[in-house]
Amino acid sequence: MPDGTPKKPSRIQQRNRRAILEAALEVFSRHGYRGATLDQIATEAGLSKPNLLYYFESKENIHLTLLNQLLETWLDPLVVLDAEGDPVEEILSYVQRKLDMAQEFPRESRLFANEILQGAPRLRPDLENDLKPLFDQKCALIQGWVNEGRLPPLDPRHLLFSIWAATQHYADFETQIGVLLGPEGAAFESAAQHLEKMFRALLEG
Amino acid sequence: MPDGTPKKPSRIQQRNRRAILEAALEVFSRHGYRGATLDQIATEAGLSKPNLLYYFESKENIHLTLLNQLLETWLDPLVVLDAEGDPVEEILSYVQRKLDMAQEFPRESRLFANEILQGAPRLRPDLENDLKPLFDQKCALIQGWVNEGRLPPLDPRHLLFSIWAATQHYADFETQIGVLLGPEGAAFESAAQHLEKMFRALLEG
DNA sequence: GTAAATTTTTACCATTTGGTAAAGGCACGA
DNA sequence: TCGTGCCTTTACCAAATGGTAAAAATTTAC
Repeated sequence: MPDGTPKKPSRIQQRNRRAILEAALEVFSRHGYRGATLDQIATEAGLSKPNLLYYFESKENIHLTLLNQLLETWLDPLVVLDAEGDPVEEILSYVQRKLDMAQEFPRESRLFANEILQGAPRLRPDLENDLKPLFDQKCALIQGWVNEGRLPPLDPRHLLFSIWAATQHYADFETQIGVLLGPEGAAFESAAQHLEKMFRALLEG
Repeated sequence: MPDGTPKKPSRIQQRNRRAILEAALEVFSRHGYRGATLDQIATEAGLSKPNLLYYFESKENIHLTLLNQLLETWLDPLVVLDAEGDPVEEILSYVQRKLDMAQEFPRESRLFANEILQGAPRLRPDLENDLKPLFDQKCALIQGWVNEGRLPPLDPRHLLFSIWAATQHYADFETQIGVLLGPEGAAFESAAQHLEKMFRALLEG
């Protein structure tokens, strides 16, 4: 019987695909798409290059797989922003969630940054189809809070940009921050305090 | 007579070196060091690849030349931060200068971002020798203002990080912003207002 | 105008890159 | 134990890459 479902992956399949994606994340997030090589990814994954290409049909395919996985995780903290909650606390806890993500998933943050820096050649459709509607919806929500007088006048679009910029900075510019704060900078704890202070000042007018 | 000074460059030298650096800035800022190719740079500069290598001894050499030029320009707005001025106005005009730079030199911003993302393999010495002392000095200045009660309590290091992040974001994530605001977003005007509002709220306690 | 110096082109080269073909190894149910 | 299907390796390939040698063209200085 002809069957659309691709039979479930074996344990080896699962293990190797995971190892490849893990290695590819490491390499792509550091060097960008064009700067990464299959040999590097294969070595990092502990496989030969042809073996790697047994699991993914091409370099681009690996990259796309990573990007698609990424966007979902990436947007999740924003999805959670709740129209029913207290405006200030909702936004402040969004800031905290974004900072947590930067700390926990710095490679994902850099993968995203690299892709955008290069003009989003592979991610643009997802930006338009997934990010844009979510962005518009949450901007409308925040604008509503402003109109009701529950937040001071501010531009929701730039508020979100500032939140993204300030939080992702700790992942994307980790190297610079390491130089400036010293190797044991404990950047994230003090960052959390600073960001809470800054955005609270803005949001409490 | 033996002479250390390399005789002054001809008009052709000047023109071609400029064209090469201009082209290289375009390419390196989009694709990062490893993702850029000499052929691409040569084509963009309107030269053949061997001709390009007549003016610069290697790919790395071009990149280093760009990075060294960059850091000076890049740090200048911070150098200007004046101990004699009013703290709030000094910092707010620093924010404005950084935003102007992001608008006027987005490629330089992306070149820098790319280098840091990749772990600053070529820029690290300059970060340690030039950026770090300046950073420490200006942090001390701001901390002094805090201690005198002329600014509310805040962490100068993270204040600077937030300023860098929020301003450079408009250059580095231009693609994303273009998608979200639409092609004619006039991002920089509204960004200036937002950033002034945000940092003023923080600095005026 | 001509010789010397500078600039550009042509023709290469070794290495690296993304990718393929096909044979060999291996596991596992009958 | 044997064959069948999954996995891995070996041996390649064509194109692209950073870079060089040396001849040809052009500019500059006198």
